[in-house]
Amino acid sequence: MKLTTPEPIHVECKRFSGVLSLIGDKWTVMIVMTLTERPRRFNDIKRTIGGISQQMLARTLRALERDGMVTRAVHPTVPPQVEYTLTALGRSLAAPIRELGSWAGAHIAEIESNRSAFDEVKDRR
Amino acid sequence: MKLTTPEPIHVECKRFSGVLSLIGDKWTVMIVMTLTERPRRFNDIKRTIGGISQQMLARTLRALERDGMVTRAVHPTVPPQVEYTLTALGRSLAAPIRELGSWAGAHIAEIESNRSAFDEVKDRR
DNA sequence: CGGTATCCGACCTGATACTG
DNA sequence: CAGTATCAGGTCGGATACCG
Repeated sequence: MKLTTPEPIHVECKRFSGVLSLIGDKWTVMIVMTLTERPRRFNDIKRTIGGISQQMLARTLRALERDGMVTRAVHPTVPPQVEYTLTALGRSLAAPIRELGSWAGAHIAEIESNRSAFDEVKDRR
Repeated sequence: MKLTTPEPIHVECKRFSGVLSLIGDKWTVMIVMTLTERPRRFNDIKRTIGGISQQMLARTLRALERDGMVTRAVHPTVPPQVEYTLTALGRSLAAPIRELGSWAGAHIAEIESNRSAFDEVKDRR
């Protein structure tokens, strides 16, 4: 069994596609990072993030639950309380996401500058 | 100046959104990773990746060029050759992406197992 | 409070055809 | 070879209304 993968770069990339579609949507990452602090209830998440519709929050949370990234605990009180907690798997995702986040922080200004420059040249034609 | 960011977690997360939509689409990451090996020409990229339409490749490359992630060099030969090269910015993105990729490799099996289990329970109802 | 159901518009993506 | 233009389908995401 080979330890160094001579695997072509594009084959390795295919593996990313699934994960990227996993976290590539608009809300997943924000929800995961929000739950990194502590478990939260539905509307708590909603308020914390802000701008997310009830439906998209419910949908995204269900997807995360399906993937085993969060657990859903229903407390049969009145009114009902549902608490979402990050699993070990979910917490482990936070690290690479933060890497990406720090990359973003370091380069977002440069990217936006590039965009402006590019668009300006385009407009001039 | 504070070194430890007391920044609320959700504020920090907003910054990610832009970057994630940057790399969150279906092809960007695969193109970047393909160009990590070496500069390539249009159809070279197309063949290497496989399954991408001509339009999506052109579109995604244009977006990457706009962001300053790749440079586009036209050699005025017949037939024309256009070579795409990763910039320093583009290369710097490869690192966090690989982090995400290794996370994917380490956990994809678990995730798929979780999904199967979740779906099976759902079907039984 | 914590959802689900329904509808709708916007965008993403691909197929195809055409151009320099 | 390296695109652009056009069209069509599917998915994403939001608004609204309703339910337990």
